[in-house]
Amino acid sequence: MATTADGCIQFTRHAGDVLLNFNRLRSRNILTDVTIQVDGQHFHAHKAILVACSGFFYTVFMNPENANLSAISLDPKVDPKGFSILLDFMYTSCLNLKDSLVLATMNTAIYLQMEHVVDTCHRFIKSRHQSLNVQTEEVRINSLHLAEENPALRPVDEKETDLRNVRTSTSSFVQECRCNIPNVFRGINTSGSYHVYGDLHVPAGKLEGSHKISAPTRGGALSQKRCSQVPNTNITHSDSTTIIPHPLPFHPSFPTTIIQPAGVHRSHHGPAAPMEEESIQHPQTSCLRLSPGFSKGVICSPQSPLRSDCQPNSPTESSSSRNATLSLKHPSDCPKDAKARNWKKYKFIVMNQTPDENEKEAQGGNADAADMSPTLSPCRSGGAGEHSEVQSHEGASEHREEIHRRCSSCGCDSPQRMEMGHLSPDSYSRDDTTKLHSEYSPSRCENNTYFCNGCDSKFSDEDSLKDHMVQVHSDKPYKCDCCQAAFRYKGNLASHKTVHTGAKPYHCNICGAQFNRPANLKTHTRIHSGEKPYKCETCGSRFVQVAHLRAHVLIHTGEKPYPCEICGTHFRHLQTLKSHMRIHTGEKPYHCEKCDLHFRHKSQLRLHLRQKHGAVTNTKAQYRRTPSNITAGLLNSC
DNA sequence: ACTTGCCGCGATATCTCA
DNA sequence: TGAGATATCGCGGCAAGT
Repeated sequence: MATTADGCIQFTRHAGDVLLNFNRLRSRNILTDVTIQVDGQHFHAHKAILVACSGFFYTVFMNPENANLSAISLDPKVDPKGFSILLDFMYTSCLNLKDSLVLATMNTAIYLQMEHVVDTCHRFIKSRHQSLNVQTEEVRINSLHLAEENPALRPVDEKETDLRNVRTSTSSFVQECRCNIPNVFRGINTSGSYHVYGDLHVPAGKLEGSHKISAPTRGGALSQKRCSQVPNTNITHSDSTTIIPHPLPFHPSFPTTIIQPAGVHRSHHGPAAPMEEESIQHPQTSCLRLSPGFSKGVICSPQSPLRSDCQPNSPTESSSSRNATLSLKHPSDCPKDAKARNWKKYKFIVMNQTPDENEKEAQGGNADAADMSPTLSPCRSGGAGEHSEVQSHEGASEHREEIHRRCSSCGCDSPQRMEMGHLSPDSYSRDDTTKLHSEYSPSRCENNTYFCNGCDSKFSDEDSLKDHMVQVHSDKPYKCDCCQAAFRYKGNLASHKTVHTGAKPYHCNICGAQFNRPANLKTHTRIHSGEKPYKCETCGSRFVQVAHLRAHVLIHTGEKPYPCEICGTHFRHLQTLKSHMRIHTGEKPYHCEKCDLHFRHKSQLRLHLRQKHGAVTNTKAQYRRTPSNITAGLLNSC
């Protein structure tokens, strides 16, 4: 924390933690409100983040007519890997540049109007000692390609025709783009240029479908449209001018620079973006507020070292993009390593869920839950979210089909019975056909003949049918041979048998520990193998059991779900609450027999015994469950 | 197979008092 | 102010439910 000159207390980590939380929300697909489709891959994201980081998305989503937009399909030539990297960057401030993907990343950054990233990519290339000329040429070609297929919203044909009229010629547009490419590289270093912020609203009527936007495959339209929509500007559409249009739609953070033949740089401005209305101004920019005649535009001083800060929200540019560190690590490493180093000291609030959990929720025992609640289905693609909500619904659809198929196989194809007798598709347990029939549509009677819906067996009377149902289609099909106790699950029966017998047939080969279930033995063996499959993505801690991870995550979330109803104190662990309650009840269940002292907490007794009686701590395996056992055990060791 | 609940343990933070 | 007492935390482990 730091205190500013005006006395405000500034939480220096707040911004980063907020972003971190957004990333957690994204990874868990919580409150994401748009799906971006890139070459068949789906990415969930928050519009607010996209708008804050990308001129392209700003243009799209700031249009009020696109307020309900829920899906966007980008140009298929946009590299999904590059987009994934940029999306990660938006949420992490870390740009995971790789040699093999730097061009794709840069081109996508150009497409998305993330100029600071373009600049960083450029510096990355230079830092990698590659031939700048070769790279530039290659990028120029690629950029031209993308520029030609401008990431604008696809205009309807007639509009496109109009736009063609605005545009002078294809060749001039190419020329403009060529002029623009090096300017992109110059980025914030464009000497003598003025950076003007404008806004462009793309009519919703140009969208394909009611909730989907496809970027055009043919280029220039948006750039042209931008020009056509900014009539009160200094742009002149002629081949002779050296207009350097951004090949992409307007964004308040991306300048349009007009380099006049004489080398005098003039500013060009469009309508002001809503976020730059009168009362809003970046506190750190050396910007000039234009007179009304400049349409509320804001011009930054070309010499301002904080020029990049004029961009509304550029994560890496919090301290200017020029100073942004090129991170070659995985994005997940970047902020977390630093956090992990001192996470015990600084308990920031972070929502958490590990990929392991995600996978397990998607595949394992939580599969039902995942199926039942598609909206809770996490993003499972390494943070990028390949699986869309649509896919989740498709899964539900598959379930429905499965149910109908099963019903057809057993003869219960009546719509009425489907309504009356079956689980809803979302609550259907896929692996329990018996339950499907026995619990929800057990039988029917037709013409004094009783049918079992489970197997279509016929019975002459109802009692026979009932007996059949109990014997064959009971919802607790697993019965104990000894006591006839019935269980729904096989595991329950196994547990039941070991509790009547006390048998623990599963032995640990290393320590000899015994278990009544193989699953428990399996978990136990992780102790020896060191396997800790559950990782906290916030601090990197790993755990043997997911329950431990869940409990651990509470540290980061700050959650304390166990309140004391007497004093209102909240606790993170139930056990702590129980221990705390003894304060109110006066209970001191832990007794030192040697000195007749009572203690409220076991740790107190242990400490007492160690200090006063020289006790050696016993293993909990020896003294489990009852405080008296603990006391006796400790005393015995004295 | 996965999840939940519970408990044990050591460490540490906080309080109390001489 | 420091030592002891007390309260809380965080992790590990197992049994049993689903």
